[in-house]
Amino acid sequence: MFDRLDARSPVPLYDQIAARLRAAIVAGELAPGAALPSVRQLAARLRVNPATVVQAYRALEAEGFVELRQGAGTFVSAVPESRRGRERAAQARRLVEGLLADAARLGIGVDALRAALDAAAGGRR
Amino acid sequence: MFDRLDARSPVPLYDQIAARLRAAIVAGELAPGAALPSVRQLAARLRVNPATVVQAYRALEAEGFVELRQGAGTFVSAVPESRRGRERAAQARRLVEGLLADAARLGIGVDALRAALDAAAGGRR
DNA sequence: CTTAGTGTATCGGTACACTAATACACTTGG
DNA sequence: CCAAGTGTATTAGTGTACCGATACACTAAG
Repeated sequence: MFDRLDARSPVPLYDQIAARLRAAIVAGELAPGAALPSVRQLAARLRVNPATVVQAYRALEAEGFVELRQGAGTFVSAVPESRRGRERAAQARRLVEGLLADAARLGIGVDALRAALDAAAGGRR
Repeated sequence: MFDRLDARSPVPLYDQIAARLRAAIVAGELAPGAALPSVRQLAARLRVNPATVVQAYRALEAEGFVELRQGAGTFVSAVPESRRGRERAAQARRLVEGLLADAARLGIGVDALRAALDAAAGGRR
């Protein structure tokens, strides 16, 4: 899961790290209660500063995915599926609102966006 | 059309300027061939640096909406409706691709996005 | 030709995000 | 109790976007 990061990507390192972990948690690969690698361990493996890993962990904490316990480690949180669903819906709404704002500045309507989404979504669900 | 800019907005000044002009052009308020205010004129009116207006004009130029002629002025481009339609579709595609990338990092699927889009679009077309 | 007006080009200051470095405080197992 | 391992907190360095200032090059009207 932690092969390599792309240092030249415009996506920040901490964001890349968070994205991988989030995906793993959402997919159930990391069960609630499971311990994540320690900040230093993961930092060493990814050739990155520990503070960067911390930033990723903090982001996941703010989203309710993990819990950081000083002196102990970082662990996957147990989140009720209902709450998780609401969270996802809220995040999706935020994303879409941003999209609509950008589109409005470009003079692009909702219909065009829907068409583009259908086209881009293609095979995916 | 050029009453005031919001200096405290997270949206850059040049982007606010470009958005207004783009909207005016798309709406047909500025016909092809029409001259935009000169860089200095608009800058003075908006209490902004000329370079900031230039940045807005350049953005519009990159999108094919206007043409900058040194020594002469800046003019609205005549773009065939077919090409404009393709441009908008391309822009919509770029926006949606960005959205999908963001959503993927958050573990959000296309279906949730579509639902959010439908909800947010509500009254709009 | 001259000149006033246009866009062009480059540089500097500022603010902010990102990453790293380093010292600190807590927890746990022996 | 204490040592090793964990997260915490603060600070500094780096890059980049944004905006302004200023000097330059071109165009067109008189």
